[in-house]
Parts: sequence; structure tokens; C-alpha cells
Amino acid sequence: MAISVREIAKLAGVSSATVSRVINGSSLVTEETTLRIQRVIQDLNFVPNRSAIHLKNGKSQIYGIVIPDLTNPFFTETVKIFEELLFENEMELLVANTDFHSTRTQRSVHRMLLRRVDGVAILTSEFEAAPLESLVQNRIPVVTTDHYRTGPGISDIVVDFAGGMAQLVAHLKSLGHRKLGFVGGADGPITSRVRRESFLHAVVKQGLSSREGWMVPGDFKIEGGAAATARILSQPEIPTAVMTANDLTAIGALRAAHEKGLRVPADISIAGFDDIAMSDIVHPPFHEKPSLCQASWSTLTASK
Amino acid sequence: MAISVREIAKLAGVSSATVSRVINGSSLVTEETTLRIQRVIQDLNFVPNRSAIHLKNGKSQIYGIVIPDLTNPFFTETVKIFEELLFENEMELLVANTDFHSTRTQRSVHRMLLRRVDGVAILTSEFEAAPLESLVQNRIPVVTTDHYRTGPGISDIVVDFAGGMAQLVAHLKSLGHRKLGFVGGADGPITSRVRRESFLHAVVKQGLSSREGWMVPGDFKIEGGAAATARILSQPEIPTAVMTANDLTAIGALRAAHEKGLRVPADISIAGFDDIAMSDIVHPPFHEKPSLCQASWSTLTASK
DNA sequence: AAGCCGAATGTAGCCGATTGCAATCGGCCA
DNA sequence: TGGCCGATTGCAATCGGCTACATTCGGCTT
Repeated sequence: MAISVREIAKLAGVSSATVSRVINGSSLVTEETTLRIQRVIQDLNFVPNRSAIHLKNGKSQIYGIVIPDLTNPFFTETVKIFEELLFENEMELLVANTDFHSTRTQRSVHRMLLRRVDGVAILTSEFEAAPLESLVQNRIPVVTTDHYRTGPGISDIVVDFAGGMAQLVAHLKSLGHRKLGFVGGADGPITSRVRRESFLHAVVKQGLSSREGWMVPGDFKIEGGAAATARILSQPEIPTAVMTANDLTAIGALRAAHEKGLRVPADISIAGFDDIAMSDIVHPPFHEKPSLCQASWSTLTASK
Repeated sequence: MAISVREIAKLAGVSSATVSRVINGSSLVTEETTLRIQRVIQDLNFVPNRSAIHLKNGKSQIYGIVIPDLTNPFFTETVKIFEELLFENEMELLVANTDFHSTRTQRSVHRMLLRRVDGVAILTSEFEAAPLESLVQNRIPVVTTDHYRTGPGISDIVVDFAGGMAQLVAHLKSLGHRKLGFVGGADGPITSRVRRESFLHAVVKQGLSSREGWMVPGDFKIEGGAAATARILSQPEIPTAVMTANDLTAIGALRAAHEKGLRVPADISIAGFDDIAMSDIVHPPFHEKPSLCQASWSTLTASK
């Protein structure tokens, strides 16, 4: 139905092969023929069909990214960077949002397979092994984050939570804090456990104190952060500083503190983990506090 | 290179036609044959190539969305809704971020054409006529927002800024405000002019006052909103309320007011336009103020 | 037993762009 | 004038899945 090279060919009085050569800038075609064909292409606003190209040469020129929460600026910023990078190279990015459901991750990966993406980044940390396997079996390169598992064709990027937490806790200690709380991620994802343990380990190592009631899971979102923090703050005794699993959680914590009538950082300190741009706009602004929010990244392995 | 129906067929000892029939649930195939083929498909994790399907039946099952700012929650929330809707129907969404550059809009549209999307939503309001034309010429249904122009195959959704502003201004008047300021959008997009004029019209109609120095363009982002507001607040006389072109601008305005030592809403009122979720987290929270932030939407036309 | 019917499966060509190989043509040399 | 060369251009097959049409085969009718 749409225009094809053959139509262009007919109108320009040549064969489709020549049209294709012109499109791809082959030097074999006469200047005159080239111009004539380009004219027709212009006139008809012709654009070649990439599905056909894909079929012919095996590269879809599409990459996929699977994320848990499209409203979390951390992921949005990541998507933006990916999109920009691919845009430069005339490629596409397929974005899949899972809302933290592992079944949606599975279905998202399936969609990526259907489109024969040239590679996928999976930034959701909770999902079964099955989707990974099918990707590998179809020879699609995969990058995951905080999945703590690699293999042929699978790279894993892990955030150095242990190091980040150690820095953060040391800094708080130097500021005089002794009693620390922690609002974690959702139960389930491996990374939640890692973040929690990194915190606990750092606290113990620095000789500071925390306790069960001060370590509450959240959901990586503002609401969960606020609710969890409220639970901590409703205890008879409360910590002087609260660390969180990510920045959205910290924002929720800020709100909970406010609602309790506590001033930050006068009455209680709150520290996040991500350094998203949104950190600039909350009140009191994060940037008035020491910049503790950055985590260091390290690549575990990258295989062919 | 990857697995194809023909490979499956060979392994199952049938023809590719039969495999295709099984995949599509045709009732013509024997129970036994069906099971045998499904087994092979399972074992090899075979997934049909959608580019081939696209080529054969002419539908790409992909839709496109072009937005100016992927870090603006208003657009992120929109993208999320689109993505969810398409996900249900086994379709894909191609997201293109233009960062307010009309040349990037043009290139984004071109990418959509390359992929033969079944439809596009263009939420950037500044772009040339050329890309629209090529979409129409390729018979791709288009939806735009605030573009104030329709045609065959083109629908335009316009926000009723005039109505929203009228409501907002009336409300502020009832609260006792007489002198209003306005931080607009970036110079360029049609919608910026519309928003500014809607404000001005409402102010005049209600018999309130504003002036040139109180009406400053922003950039639809936090930074621009803050800078523009700072300019307004540096005048010898300042308004008692400031309206903004969108919510991010309002957030910037809040920050600027804070930096000037003004309390909101005690010293000055600030009103946004979008009602994004982020509005909940800024301080002082929007939701403590009368909910003026919602605009009413109306569809101009929708053509076949 | 010839003929017919319908169920199950196979054959082959198509969608649109690419590309190896073949064909054409003008020119030039012997 | 015949033959060869290089520059252009055309032909045709291919990628993977779908589907109209053809084929096969067992069973049943008369």
C-alpha cells in the first residue's frame, strides 16, 4: 500500500536495484540518474521500510530497556541518556515499564524478542531466570543491574552499595550521629536485601547503633518511603538520622518528617541514594546537605 | 541466523505452513501435530519475527510519541499511560525526546516513518509543517496537542487554557488578589503565546491588573521558571500572586520565592498548570492550596 | 469399485529492500 | 571490424512468516 522502491523505480524509469543504490549512496550510479531518482524520492516523501531492511540484513537497529518505574526520575534520566545515544546512531529504543511486577518483566522481554532487538538493558531487579534464558538462547546481548549473576552474553552492572553506605555512615558519624535508621526497598528484589545489609554492615563496623524497629522496608517510591518513615518516627525512641534505599524514598521520608513536625536537618537528618535531579526541588533541598548521595558504580563483568 | 519457522518445521517434520498455523491457533491442525510442533517451539524458545509479520501484513504494531522533555513528569506520566495501553494490545511504543529542538522533532518523525508506525502522537508544540506533511502523505494517523491546526488524518487536542485561566484568575480575585504576574513558556511555541494571552485576557476581563514587567517568558522547565520569577520579584513593586505556564515552571517559581525570602502563600501565591504528581512533594505542597491546578481538556476535531 | 468429500498438510509466491552476478553499452585498441 | 574493458544498470534470489491454492489420503456413497 505504501510506497516502495519499486514504485520509485518505475517512476524514475530504472530498476529497484538502482534506487536502492542511490538510497545507500553507492558510487556506481551516474550523477544524472542519481538526481532523477532523488527527485522522485523527494516528491513522494519516500522513506524506506526498516522492517524490510531488518529482514534482509538481520539487524533490527532497535534496543530495549526494561525499567520498574517510569515515574522515578532515576530511570527517566537513564532512559533519556539511552534514547539520546541511540538517536545519534539512527537506532530506536523500546521502553518497557513493569511497575515492579515480575510477570510484566517476563512479558516485556518477550516483546523485545518479537522485535529482535539488538540488545537489552534490564534495570528491574526482580525477575525470573526464564526471560534471561530465552534472551541468551536467541543470542541477544543483555545488560542487567544489581542482578549479581552473569554468564555468556550477560553483563551485570552493580552499584557499590557497600562502599557508598560505608562512606555515608562514616560521614554521619563524624557529624556526631550515633543512632541510625534505614528505610529500605520493597521486599523481594535482591537489591533490597543488599542495600539493607550494606547499611547494617556499615553501622556495625563503625560501632554505631540501629535496631529492628528502625529498619523498615519501603517500596522504592515516595509513598512507601513516607509510610515506612512514619513507622520509624512513631517509636518511643527515634534515630537522629535516617538513610534510605533510594532518592524517592528519601523524599517520602522528608515528607513524613515534616508531617511529624520534625525539622530537617535540625531535628533529624535524612540521606538518599541516587542523586536524581529532583533532589534539587524538594524542601529543604538536598544540596544544602553534604553531597553524600552519590554512589560509585563498578562493572562486574562484561562478556562478548 | 536466528531460528525461523522453517527450522521448526524441519525439526518437527512438517512444513512451515503448518508451523505457522499452529502459532496462529488455526483449527486445521491435528492435536498430535500441534503438540509436537509446540514442543519444538518451546525447546528452542522460538519467537516469530515481527518484522517479517509486519512486512507480510502491513501493520507494524508500533506507535510513536514525540515529546519535548522526558524529565518533565507531565510527559512521563503521559508516556506511561500510552505504554500501558499498548502493552495490553501487544503493541510497542517508540518514544522520541526532542529537548525542544524543532530539528529533533523533524528527525524523530522521520524515524517514525522508517518504522512505519501505525500512528503518532506529537506532544511538542514547536515544529515545522514538513514532518506533518510527510506523515500525512504516508497515511499515518497523527494526533497533536495545542497545534491549532487540523486536516485529514490529523487530530489536534487543545487544552482549554482560556477557560482554565479564567477560573484561576476568578478564584484569585475572590481571595482578594488584585495584582497578578505570569511566568510563561519559552518563546517560540504557539502554545506559549496562547497561554500568555489567556492569562492577559482573564486579567483584563476580571478588572485586575498586571504589567509588562510581571509577565516574563520561562522555558517550561524549573530553571527557567526560577529565573523568570526572580526577575519579576526583583522589581520595585511585585504582584501578590504569580501564575505559571506549567507545573515545572511553578516549582521554579516556588524556589525563586524562597530564595527571595518570601513565604508561600503568606507573602505571595503561586499557581501552576498541569497537576503533575510531583506537585505533592514540593514544599510548601500544592495540595495545601485550593486545587486550581487542573485544566480542562477538550478535543477540537478527530478525523478518520 | 469408481467417484467424491473433507480433513490435514504441503507448495510456492508475496511483502520491501538488498546484493551477487549477469547483461548492456560505448569506447578503444589491434 | 572484432574483441575486450570498464562503467552502469538490470535480474533474480533472499530474509521470515503468511496464505491462496494444490495435493494427498482415508472413508463413504451408490
